[in-house]
Amino acid sequence: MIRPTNAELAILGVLWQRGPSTVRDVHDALRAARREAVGYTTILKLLQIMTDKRLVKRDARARTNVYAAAVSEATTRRHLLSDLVDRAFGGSSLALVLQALSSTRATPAELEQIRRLLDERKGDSR
Amino acid sequence: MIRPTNAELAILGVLWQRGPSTVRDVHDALRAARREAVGYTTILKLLQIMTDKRLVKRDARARTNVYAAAVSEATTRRHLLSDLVDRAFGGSSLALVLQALSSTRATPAELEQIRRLLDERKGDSR
DNA sequence: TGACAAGTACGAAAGCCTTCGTATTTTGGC
DNA sequence: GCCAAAATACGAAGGCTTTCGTACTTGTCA
Repeated sequence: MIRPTNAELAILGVLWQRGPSTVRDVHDALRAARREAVGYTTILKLLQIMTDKRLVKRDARARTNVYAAAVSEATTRRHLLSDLVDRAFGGSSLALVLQALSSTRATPAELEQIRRLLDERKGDSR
Repeated sequence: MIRPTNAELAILGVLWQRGPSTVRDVHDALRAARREAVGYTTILKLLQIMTDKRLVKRDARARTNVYAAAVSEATTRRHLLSDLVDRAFGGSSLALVLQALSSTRATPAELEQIRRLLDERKGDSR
């Protein structure tokens, strides 16, 4: 099961965006993006834990290790979404979609984008 | 911020479905619905904690207290959803909706339901 | 009225997440 | 070859969630 915690998601976010990165890369990226930064060794520790959990892969050939996401963004999002569906929407994806749609701020262009996706899926029960 | 934990959500689920309930009611309902049950005092403790957090309201007039959800299902779902949007979808509700739509198993009738909702919101940027 | 059943209160333990400090290792340059 | 700088390893603390045992309270009814 792929269900990264909050801090793990933040790190994965960096890896998805930057590609394979060192601890320092991740640390710097997060410091740039956040109000208050977290210690260098915190990032290191998290990456070690994430390596154990197989959320990232570590390339230790060089002295300075390079970490890469081992799970894709899309897959992770899918898992988190399905987890939420189970926990809070009685297992109904439809309920989640409807709720999301009705409380989201969408521009006409975005609504159109959704409509196109619906069209593609017309009559397809995948 | 309304962000019930897992166990809390399970209890809220019972309260939303049954209405105001005693500890025993909740305990029985969960035992019926679950593979393996949790102790009576666990439910009691959780309800006490949830009372502190203002997730439920306690009516202590009778000897046997009656608990009622203090947050609505829709509101809770909205909060959880927006939390997930922030944590995993870069703040984009649209991304979440698209992801949910593309990985959900929807029947044509359900797709139609979504389409109707879209029609209602046409040109409305709420 | 007194004992028992049912309810409530509360402390504590186990497990996870996040954080960091400290110790150890490595390496590049002088 | 040696040292300082940078990196890694590791333990541990604090906080939160979930669980439960035990102690205390209260009402009922024989």
